[in-house]
Amino acid sequence: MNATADRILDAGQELIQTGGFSAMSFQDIASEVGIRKPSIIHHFATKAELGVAIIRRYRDTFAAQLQQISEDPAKSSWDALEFYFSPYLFLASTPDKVCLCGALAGEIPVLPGVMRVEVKQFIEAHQRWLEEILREGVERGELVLIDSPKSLSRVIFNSLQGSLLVTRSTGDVSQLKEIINAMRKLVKSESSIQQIR
Amino acid sequence: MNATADRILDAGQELIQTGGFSAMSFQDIASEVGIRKPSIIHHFATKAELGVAIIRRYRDTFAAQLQQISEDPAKSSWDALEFYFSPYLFLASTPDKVCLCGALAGEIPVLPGVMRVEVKQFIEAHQRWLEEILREGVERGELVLIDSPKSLSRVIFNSLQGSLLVTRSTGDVSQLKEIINAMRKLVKSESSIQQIR
DNA sequence: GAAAAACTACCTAACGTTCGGTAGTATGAA
DNA sequence: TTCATACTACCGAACGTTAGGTAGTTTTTC
Repeated sequence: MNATADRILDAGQELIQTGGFSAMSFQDIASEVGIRKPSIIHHFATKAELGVAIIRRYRDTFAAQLQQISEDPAKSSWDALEFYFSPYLFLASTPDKVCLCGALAGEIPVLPGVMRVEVKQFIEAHQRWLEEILREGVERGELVLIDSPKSLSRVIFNSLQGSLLVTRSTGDVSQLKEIINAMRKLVKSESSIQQIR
Repeated sequence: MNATADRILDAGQELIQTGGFSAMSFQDIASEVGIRKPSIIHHFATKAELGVAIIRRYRDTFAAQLQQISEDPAKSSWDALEFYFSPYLFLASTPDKVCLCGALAGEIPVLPGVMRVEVKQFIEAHQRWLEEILREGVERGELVLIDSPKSLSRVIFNSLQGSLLVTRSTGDVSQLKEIINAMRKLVKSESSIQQIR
């Protein structure tokens, strides 16, 4: 049994992932949770504060998982990348949800400043993690990159985010799957391997 | 001197590109254009109708330019791709604008149905055009693709859209430039060329 | 003078937020 | 052990504001 605050965060997050922050209302959340609108204010004083709490929880959950797989010596760089792809594939399997921060990125200029900072940190953390995975993969000889780790980490992250949005807009899940396949080729290019051997 | 209807479309488009459709209001547009709110209704009966008109104009303008360069025999496939990149680079040079349909894609489930259709058609038209350019480029021997034209057209479009959003969120314009460089490599891979020769 | 375009005035609904207050529970001193 | 205090959780009602949209009238244009 979740506490009310958690259920407010759950409902709010889902609403942002489907319709964005502007379209998320306290009334929608209250109806979903089964409480009255002002009761939300008891837990989160303002809409901006609620927004920050939602992003921060999302970011922390993700960060914990990423750190876990980074520190597992049994997992290869390839495993880590595949692990990173999985939540995107899950989101694409839902009819109307995208990444929380992908949705928020579409309305950055109208977000409260405190929320903009959180979104930026989410993006930078993911790109840093990807860059580190790629760098280690090259050092260990597990990956052969078509570009620099920094460049490729950005290509991967931005492509995945864009694909989620396009996939939902077109209803064509294969879009994301094709992107992921393309990303696999970029970190383990067959032609590059042939050149090296 | 533009007609009022055009200036309404201009203001509306800019507001969507910065803050999304939910955050765009008739009042904002009226203030920008310098007329009263109900005067907008005289030109566009509903917000949904205005939204459709904005997307359709955006799409038509784009489509005309793409068709023009497609039919110009002096332009190579490479030229066409570089031409396609240019508006993205322009958008990234502005502090707070992204592609109209990239912004709308973030709030697809809360958009009026008629607008969802327009966004979908925009995406599919662009991907079709890119796919055709890539296909022709291969046939003419101008391009050497790392993947199928269909797959690559999607990678390019989705990556560009995602990069615009991320670039604006982080304030780091180099993100888009790096993506475009990476895309150039995917359609003219040096290693692939060496293999063929 | 007719048609198009813009106006003022107003509507209902919804927004985030504030207020005053009610239960129920936990704490602490006499 | 009892009684006052304080706290958490929630509520109904209302705040001021803004939303999209309507009705009727005046201004502008051809």
